Amino acid sequence: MARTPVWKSIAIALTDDIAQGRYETGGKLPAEAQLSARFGVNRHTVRRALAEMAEQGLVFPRRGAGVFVAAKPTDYPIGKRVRFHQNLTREGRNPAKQILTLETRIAAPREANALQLDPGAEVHVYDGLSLADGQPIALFQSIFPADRFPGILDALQEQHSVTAALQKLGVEDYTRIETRITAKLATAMQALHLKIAEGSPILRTTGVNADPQGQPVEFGRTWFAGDRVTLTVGRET
Amino acid sequence: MARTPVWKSIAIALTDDIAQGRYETGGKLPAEAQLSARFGVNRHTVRRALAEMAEQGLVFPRRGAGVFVAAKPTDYPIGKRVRFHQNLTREGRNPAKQILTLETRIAAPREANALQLDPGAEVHVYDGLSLADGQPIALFQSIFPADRFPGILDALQEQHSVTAALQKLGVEDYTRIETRITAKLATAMQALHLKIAEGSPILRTTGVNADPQGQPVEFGRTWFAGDRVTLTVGRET
DNA sequence: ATCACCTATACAACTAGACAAATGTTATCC
DNA sequence: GGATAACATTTGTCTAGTTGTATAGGTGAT
Repeated sequence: MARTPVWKSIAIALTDDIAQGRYETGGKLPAEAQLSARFGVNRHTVRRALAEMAEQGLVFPRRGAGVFVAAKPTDYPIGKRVRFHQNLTREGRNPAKQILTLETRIAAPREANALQLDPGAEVHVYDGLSLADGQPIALFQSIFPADRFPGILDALQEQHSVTAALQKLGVEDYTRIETRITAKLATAMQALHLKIAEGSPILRTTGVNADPQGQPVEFGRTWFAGDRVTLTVGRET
Repeated sequence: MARTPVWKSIAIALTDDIAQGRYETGGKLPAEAQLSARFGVNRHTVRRALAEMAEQGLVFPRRGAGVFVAAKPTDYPIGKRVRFHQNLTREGRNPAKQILTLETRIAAPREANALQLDPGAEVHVYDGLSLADGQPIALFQSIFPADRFPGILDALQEQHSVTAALQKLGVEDYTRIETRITAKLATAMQALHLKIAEGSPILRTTGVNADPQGQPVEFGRTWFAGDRVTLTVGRET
């Protein structure tokens, strides 16, 4: 008889604990040392179990911090109206944005082209991190034409929402012209921000939003943590 | 596999920011707390990165005030007249040279060719280290035809400047015929002298200087610390 | 004999929080 | 207006805890 290894039973026990809600999603599991004491095994044996669970996306470890219970993948609809706050609150999740950098620079050719600007025109750039229930979901970069929205960086600093900032500057509505989606691997920096392993899969989308007159107002790039997000297309609302 | 620690990537990112001019010389970096938010790590991890940069003399912290940028990577113009002292004093930096070795030997074929000497002719060789504000910038090797400048080693020992030494021997002016630039990785010896890590990027330039009559007077090789120097071409003054 | 499984130990890398010390800013008082 | 006090911000230091990685060795089933 092939007995099941100890580490597998531990993984099953912990998985059951999570399923029973004994550990909240997003919450921290007891430290490996404590778990090894609880199960009466070596720390490495517990690690073997946790590694299995991490592979299945059930938990994710953070060096120096602990092992956390992963949340279910977020459904993120991509359509004519892409609104971060709306998308998440509709799913009953708590959205938040975190500013990484705000800067002004000369537009790269690719960016100038997307925004229909002359080469060498200035743009405002908003780098940030999107979170759902406190967990990082995506990195994004929003680029705005500087001459049309001179004060947008201040507006973004006050209220982290792109929609709100644009509204304050006179754009009541905007729609997504086009979205491109490709798969990438996380760079070290991206992995750091998204709290995933370097080389984990990333969903990269680029898109242009335009006002009702068809004038581009934003060129955006987003890097979703592939394990935590599922993009959905074609469920227009 | 020895992955690069997070703090090291942060140090590199910040160093790059400074090199790109996103933080002015003498200006203040964002507070450690803000940087830790931007990079998504603990404050101590940022401190580790800043400590490294401070060690290299790139930034200096002031308790209660902030962390300030000490110096940008040096802009080193490569043109018709390449003068180490001039180049640096013009940027308000304090140049210095350090003699490593002075020797006389038979010219290698490559060197004889550059100086238009017969094979087997003797050359004087000046190996040295260039510093800006006490920080090593580059390793260099200057090679002179021995028969034309018999006393140049003594002249170089008195005043470390190539320009001054040549002037003393009757060359009032000289111009750069040609400069070649390639990228290398630092050997252990170079890393030691330049106080950089082994395997760091090196800018290697070779060039020939000639007197107004077109006669080659010096064949020079220089190894710049890539992190600390930016070569600029085509901004003749 | 080999291999998966497990133990044991040590150190590196990172997080977390708290408090001290220096500095810069603002309010207050006379 | 100028000195002073109070407060907020920022770097420096310390302690403690957690995960990641490497090395070495033991045990039992096939």
